[in-house]
Amino acid sequence: MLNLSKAICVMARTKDFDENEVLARAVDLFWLKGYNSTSMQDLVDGLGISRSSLYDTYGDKHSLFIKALECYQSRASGKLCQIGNKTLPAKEVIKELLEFITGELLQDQKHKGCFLVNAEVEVAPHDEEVSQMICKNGQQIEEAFYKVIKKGQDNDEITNKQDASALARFIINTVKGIQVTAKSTNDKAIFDDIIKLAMSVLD
Amino acid sequence: MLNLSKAICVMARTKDFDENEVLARAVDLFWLKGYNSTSMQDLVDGLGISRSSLYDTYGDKHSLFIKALECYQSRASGKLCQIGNKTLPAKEVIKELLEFITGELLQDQKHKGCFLVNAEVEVAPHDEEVSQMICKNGQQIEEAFYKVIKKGQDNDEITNKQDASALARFIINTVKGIQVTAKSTNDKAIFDDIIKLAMSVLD
DNA sequence: TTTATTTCGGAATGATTGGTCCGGAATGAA
DNA sequence: TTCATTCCGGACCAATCATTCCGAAATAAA
Repeated sequence: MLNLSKAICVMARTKDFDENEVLARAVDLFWLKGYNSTSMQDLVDGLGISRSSLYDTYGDKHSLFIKALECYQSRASGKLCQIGNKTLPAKEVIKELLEFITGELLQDQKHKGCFLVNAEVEVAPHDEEVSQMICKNGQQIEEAFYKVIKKGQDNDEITNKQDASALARFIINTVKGIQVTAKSTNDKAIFDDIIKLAMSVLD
Repeated sequence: MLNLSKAICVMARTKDFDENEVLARAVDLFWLKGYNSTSMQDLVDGLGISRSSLYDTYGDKHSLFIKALECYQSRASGKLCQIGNKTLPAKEVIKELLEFITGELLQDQKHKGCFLVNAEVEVAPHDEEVSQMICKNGQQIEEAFYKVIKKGQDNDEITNKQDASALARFIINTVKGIQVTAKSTNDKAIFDDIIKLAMSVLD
């Protein structure tokens, strides 16, 4: 209704803020503290817009969380695709991905981990919408890893003794583990050990 | 102060409930909904004791959470030791552990995952006490896996090409990944793939 | 400039939060 | 039975929660 009149009729006052810029800030807040312990007051303070602008623009807390998760997701998969599309041997691509991810995790003093993993643990089991987002995202990531691995197998860069989709699932699982472990440690040696051994499965 | 007088002087009315039994129920509640979205009211309702009994016996919410986490931890490590102490080839022990853990995860319709992992993700980054519990527990588990693996290496059941502590870290990381993945799926095939490949690192 | 419309700051909402308190019931020791 | 002590149901508290609402300011089209 409102959107209809908005589209047909005149535009009045314009927003004082950039919608995406503020959403990016919401990502950071939810990412840092999670869904339940980020209050609307935290958001009002952190986003720099008023309560009513917040509700007018993004709907209620839950719908803002969904938007933030979507924003993070597309940002993250963008970065991963960037590495995935490099013209490198498949094994190098996987290794670079793992090292990129752990590098980012270790760099973060706040131990935010991965927003998607955090959401998967904290909210997915009680929230059908989030759960489905996570699942869909998981399938996309599995597909992306599968392609890289399959190509590697065709070029004999990666072992053909194992199923490509099993290898994809295994690598993704390793990443998830790393993202949890990073929540309470920043000992690089641990991650180096894990990556080295996970990579050995591809041989 | 209170404990002192309690020890020296007479005992009066006894508690109407079993302290450990109620604590076990608290574990289930926190395990299911996490710290932040389990309210004291939820606990009062779920534990079946009154608000004042709750505070008298376990202190405030945070201290009850710590006690619940400790309870879960000792229960879990008990079960793991039970398997770890079996007189089986080391590789079989690891495999049985992985299968036991995934079996329990898959059996749980509520997708509670692992309480320790949930806490590591949800609370550890903002809670020094929980963070240290998680770290200490992680070291103990690493030590336990290390021993099993080391023994396996000495018997040539497990590859000597890799460092035993690296292998321990790797296996634990795989378990953590599985515990996250189980939060939003119960497709056994995924876990079978992961376990098979993780086990292959020990060859 | 007028007018219709939107934005937005901040007050106000009722519900829920974690935590305290009181008074009667229960209970072990004397 | 008395008495000192503890237990516990439930009322109560201030603070915080997510959300709504109102009126003034802003703005694009007429």
